Amino acid sequence: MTSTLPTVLPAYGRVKAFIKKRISAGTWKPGDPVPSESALMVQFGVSRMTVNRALRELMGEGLVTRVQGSGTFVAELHRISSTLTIRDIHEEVAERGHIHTARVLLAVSEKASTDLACTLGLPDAAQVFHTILIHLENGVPIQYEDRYVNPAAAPRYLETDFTQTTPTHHLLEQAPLTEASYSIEACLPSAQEAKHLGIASGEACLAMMRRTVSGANIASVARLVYPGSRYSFAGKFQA
Amino acid sequence: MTSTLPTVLPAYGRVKAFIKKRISAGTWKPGDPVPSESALMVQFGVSRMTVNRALRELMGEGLVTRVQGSGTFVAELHRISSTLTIRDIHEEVAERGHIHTARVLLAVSEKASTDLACTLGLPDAAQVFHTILIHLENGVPIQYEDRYVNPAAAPRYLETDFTQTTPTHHLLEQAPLTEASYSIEACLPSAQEAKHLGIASGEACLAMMRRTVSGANIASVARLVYPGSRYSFAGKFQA
DNA sequence: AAATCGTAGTTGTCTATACAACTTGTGTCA
DNA sequence: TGACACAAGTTGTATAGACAACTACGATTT
Repeated sequence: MTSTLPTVLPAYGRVKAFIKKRISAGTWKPGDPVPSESALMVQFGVSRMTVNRALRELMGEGLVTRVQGSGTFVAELHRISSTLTIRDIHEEVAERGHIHTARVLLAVSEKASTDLACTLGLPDAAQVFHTILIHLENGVPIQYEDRYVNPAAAPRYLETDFTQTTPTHHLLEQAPLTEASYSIEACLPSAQEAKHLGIASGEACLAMMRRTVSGANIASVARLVYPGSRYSFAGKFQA
Repeated sequence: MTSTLPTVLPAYGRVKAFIKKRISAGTWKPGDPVPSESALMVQFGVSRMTVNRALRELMGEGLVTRVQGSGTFVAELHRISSTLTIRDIHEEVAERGHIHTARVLLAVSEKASTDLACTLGLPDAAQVFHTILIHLENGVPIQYEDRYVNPAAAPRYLETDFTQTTPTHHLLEQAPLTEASYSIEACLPSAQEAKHLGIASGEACLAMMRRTVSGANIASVARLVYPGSRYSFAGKFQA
């Protein structure tokens, strides 16, 4: 394996690099116009399609904004965006070289409350699957997973052996994901959560609420609780 | 203002829509091959460049992977990625139609501890700027901001009136952002934090550690504490 | 002064073609 | 059997040209 970074950038990459450099150096400030496609075309001796690709990609990266008929401008960089990746916890633990195991506290079909039925887009008092699991990393509890699943999205959900396959994994296989939303907040654990996570009831926790959609169905709603002392979300942004 | 969504998608958009539909419907599963550029070219009666753009953009969106010489394949969707946007708190509050104000608890130049100097990439015991602010939304405290700034990145930092301009805003103007990293965790507030946020010392908080880089300098390190009861991070992912 | 029109400049899209770089399978040769 | 060469198929990049859609601005008209 000798492959490394390309020693010469392709033409569109050179145009991108030129512009990026001036933006990150502050030579061109937010709101400033970027040279037009035809100007860059002449400057770099490339075709307009090549310049166009460079600028289109920079727009995709959020570094410039383009207005048809007007021009290209350095974007207002007043927001730092970065990708937060939510992964299957089994994979995540495995990647750290640790052992992931799970303990099943509950796996039943039950009648949904009005609230829950509404959240899952089901008629009142419909049957839903309900599982509660504890995920452990090297034997230490790191996540309390309380999940409701729409039977229409994964009819065989309860047949799964959750000590072998995570609910996330099963759902991704059964119901192709089309949409997901989440929110992260801080909270104190309930008595049961504290007990099973092996933490004091006064210890702060991260709670993630996650809702996944598959096609026309709302597939699943989950509440994931992490001990604050053992978990954090991290991310990075690069211009 | 009558403009709405375009009634007819451009050609590359039609190709994208065709493929997206099959992926989200599960007709094509992760790992399956997507028709080749030449096949799609014939199917849609468009040029190869148009098909190429469609596939390239789908790759950028993480829906397919492409291997030169081999083909295009439906991506393994086993991770849910979404963009977490970190914004200037003033803007964020203003967008909700609320009033943002700030209270300055500290704004000084001081000698950095060994740890801090190291984090900021400065020699031991160098002078650094240190500010502590409380941000309020409609008069209610929502963020405790404890920030250290590298004087090399923003020499006039302390001259700012922080009741008018947020540190984030000043820094983005002075030091073009090239990189940022953060981590989010849950914790209990310190006595001072609890006091100024007006919460009980046992209430869980979200803490974000943020480190920003500008050019060659590490510009700033901040710890932002939010009351768990008044704040959450939310995001969304869409195929 | 206000409204209208036209034009130059800009971005958005699309085509037909070309060559380079890479992968995969097949067939040949040693 | 194994190593090698080759060819077909695929994606990556780039070009030159074309027309459409839109903006901004100045000139003209009302």
